Amino acid sequence: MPNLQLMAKNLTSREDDYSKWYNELVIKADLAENSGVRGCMVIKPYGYAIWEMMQAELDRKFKETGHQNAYFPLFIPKSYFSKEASHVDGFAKECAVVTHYRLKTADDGSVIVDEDAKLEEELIVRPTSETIIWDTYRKWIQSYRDLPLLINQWANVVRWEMRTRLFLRTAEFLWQEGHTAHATEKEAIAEAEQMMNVYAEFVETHMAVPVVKGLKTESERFAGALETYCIEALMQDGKALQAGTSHFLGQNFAKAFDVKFASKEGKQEHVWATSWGVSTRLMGALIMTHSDDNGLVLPPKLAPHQVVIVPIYRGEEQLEQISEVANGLMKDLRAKGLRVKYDNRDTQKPGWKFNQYELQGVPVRIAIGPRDIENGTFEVARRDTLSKEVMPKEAIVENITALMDEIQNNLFDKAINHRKENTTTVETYDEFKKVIKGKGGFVLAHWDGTTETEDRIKNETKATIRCIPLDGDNESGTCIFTGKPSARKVLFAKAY
RNA sequence: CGGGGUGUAGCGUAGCCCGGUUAUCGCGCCACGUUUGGGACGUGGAGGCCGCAGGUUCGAAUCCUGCCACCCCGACCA
Repeated sequence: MPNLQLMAKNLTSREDDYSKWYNELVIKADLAENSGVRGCMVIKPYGYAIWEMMQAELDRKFKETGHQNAYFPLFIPKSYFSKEASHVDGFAKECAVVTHYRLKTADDGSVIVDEDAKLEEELIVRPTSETIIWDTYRKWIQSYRDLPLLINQWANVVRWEMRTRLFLRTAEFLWQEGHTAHATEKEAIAEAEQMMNVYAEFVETHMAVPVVKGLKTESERFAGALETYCIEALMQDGKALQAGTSHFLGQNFAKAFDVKFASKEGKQEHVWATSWGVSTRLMGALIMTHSDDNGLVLPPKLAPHQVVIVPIYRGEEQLEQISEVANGLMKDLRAKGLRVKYDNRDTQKPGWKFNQYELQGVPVRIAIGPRDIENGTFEVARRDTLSKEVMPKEAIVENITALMDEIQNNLFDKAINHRKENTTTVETYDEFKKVIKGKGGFVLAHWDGTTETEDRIKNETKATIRCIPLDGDNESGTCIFTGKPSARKVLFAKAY
């Protein structure tokens, strides 16, 4: 018998073409699609539901750590934007700019921009909101009593990317950006570190994606930051993906926007700043970490439906009988806080539904047929292992509840193992090139700390320094490229 | 933004070189019936500005020009 699952789903395998597999999966699992607007995607209800699950948990964590949500404008006057020099340098090449505020109908009936309606000052569509926020904070902060100021916003931003991919890099994307102001340098650094830890905790426990926490090198640092903390994940194809960043901005923005406060001693001082963000790119990380050739695999903590119940029946009478059992089970499972869907549609056959929910990554599927009614059982299928088991009804709620944790843990363990197997420590540049070119993955190697060496390695191998890991060994050695002294090994990889 | 490729029904495609009846096939969709433990089957039916705009021609899906979108490979970035 041919492999019905693969044939029917018609999904390119990861081995054949990882990139094509990803693109097809996003479309076929009904997560998102390309729109008529260059580089911009439509996030479809199922994809958005996953993003909402992420948002809900992150938002809860932000509030737990004392942050409040607010909303700042989409448009940023050009003059604000140009106040922080390195910030402009970093974003200038990818900004959308609003120059006019009116359209008119041309003689031939087409709609054109009204050249008379030119803005006196052009508006930048925010690629990030530091400038508009710091211009606002100036008015909010006068005294040390106003500090710390801990604000987050959920928003869309626009970066005019040349080459886009659904979720991984789009011209417009959704994210959250935290912007905080502190009285001391120490406190701001602590905040940036705290938020990196919040991200890492979320990504590991909810997304089941292991991450390396670290510091960015100078060349990879956020435009305008003194230090960028990051979390880096390793995808199945051996490429790294930056999952979140948290920046210590020093007093750069405070100085550029003249944000000062009176200290306890009555002195005027510039405040210390941080900013931190994660985006819909996390969707890409989620997909590329767990999914397989049968489709999406979702960790229970982020699955819009954790359990789907599919009835198998002949005739109206049987459906009623099964529905009674199914509805009872759904109620019991929901009472345990599980997100359960009973798919009693008569328009699709069971086999079709099985495939669909597999493609969409629903962690657990329960099938109920006449045999189960007779025997007092349920057929339980796991998405992560693709295994099936018949369970007695007495133990079903307990078993399913336990399965959620088991699946969540299994996904994380698998990802950890994959990362372990694909993290290589090298001592020489030859070895480095060989690993980067062949096996891929994370490569730990000594580096002399200079941008020149980093650039040369990047040009020769396409690998970049993902981060200087914060955990792990701090053994000194010599740079694989120059032989100069190195304080510790850093993490290299080809990256998304 | 450079190089290459693709655009024909909701999706996947044939036809394009070499212009000429009513644009091919599969999936999906609609109706009816039989079905339902891994993408059911039969019969009937609907659905096309052949990516968009110009041009050449008696005649364009087919030839020419421009534009748009998408995919792959580079440079840039989260």
